Amino acid sequence: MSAARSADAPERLIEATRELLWERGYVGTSPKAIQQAAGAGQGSMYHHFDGKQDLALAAIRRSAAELRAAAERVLGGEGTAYARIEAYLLRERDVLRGCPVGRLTMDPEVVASAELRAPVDETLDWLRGRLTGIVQEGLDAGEFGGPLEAAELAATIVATVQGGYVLARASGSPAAFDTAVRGLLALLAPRAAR
Amino acid sequence: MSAARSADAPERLIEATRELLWERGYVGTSPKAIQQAAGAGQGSMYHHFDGKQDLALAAIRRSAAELRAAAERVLGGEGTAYARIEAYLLRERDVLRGCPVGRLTMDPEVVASAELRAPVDETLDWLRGRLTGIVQEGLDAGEFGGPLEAAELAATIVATVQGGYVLARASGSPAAFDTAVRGLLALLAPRAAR
DNA sequence: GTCTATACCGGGATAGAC
DNA sequence: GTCTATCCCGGTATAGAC
Repeated sequence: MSAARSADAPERLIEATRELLWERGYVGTSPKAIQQAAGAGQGSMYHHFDGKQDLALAAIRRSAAELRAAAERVLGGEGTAYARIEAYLLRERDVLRGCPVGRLTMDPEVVASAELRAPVDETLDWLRGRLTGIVQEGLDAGEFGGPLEAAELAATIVATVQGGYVLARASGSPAAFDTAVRGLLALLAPRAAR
Repeated sequence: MSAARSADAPERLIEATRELLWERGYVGTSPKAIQQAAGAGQGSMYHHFDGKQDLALAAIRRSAAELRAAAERVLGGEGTAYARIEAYLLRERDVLRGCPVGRLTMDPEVVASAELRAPVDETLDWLRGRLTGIVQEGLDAGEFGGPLEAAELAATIVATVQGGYVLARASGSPAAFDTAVRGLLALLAPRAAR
């Protein structure tokens, strides 16, 4: 049982929807496009899902879960708080494609729907919370110096990543993302290094 | 001659397009919606503009120019580098609407079109350059301490703002934007304050 | 479960009358 | 300059056959 090509129809439909939502957003993605990408017919899609929104919800939930897992893999690792944050910021990313979850916040119909927005909100909120704990560890250990608020720094870290995608896509090059991240790391760098 | 209600048709069409692009993006905005919002007919729109893309280009250029002017008003002010950056970060914003320019980077058709993407890229690039100069001033004056790169910090500042919009729209509240900005300001704060 | 037919509306644009 | 008519295709969904 391989996972991708020979998967069953619902599975292929969800994966195709994930790709299209990532690339084109919700308003830019049509049921027809999904069906073609999934190699599934009209009838199949509407048999397994209630419609575009229902399918999108399944796809968004899966992307959200995947983002959390990927972040946790890095944030739950070994090392100082700084080291784990650095690992998170420098991890491999498909920068020019943007964040599959964060990009949905710019979609008018996602934001207008409480159901569709919920997993997006919860994911970014979880990430901030997770980072807050790590930053607090670092603060307690005197890694970052200063009178600083863990929750604020966590928000700044998430915002820099999300904004880094914006800069990269505007310029058509991942370099802008990296530059923004390096700036943040320099600001966070243990006092000793400055 | 008032500027808004009684303006001529091209003017009303551009303004309506600016609003819709801001709110719904390019793929989410139809000629029909523009015409209705502008109170202009089909014929009028296609007489004055070559089509949706041509009109969008005019709208994007105007929004880009407006963003630059608004930023320059704050960045070109008086005070230390830190003070001007703080003023920029804390200036009044329609946070939940997002950035009228930056949001376009998440639109597949804007990014796919060299013409539409150019003004977006140029604007964000100008902003980074403008901030780089100011950060460099601050660095020269010893305001920020440390071995830091002006261009990197400038990118981080712009990214934090753009990402702050993402966090705010995800949570449905401007608070997340403010939190991220406060975190950045704390990191930038003159050494003395820490 | 999946297919095809059908429906209705909207997207995006052109043509020619006024 | 603006209006209305017209065009063709795609979006989103339902119905019923297989």
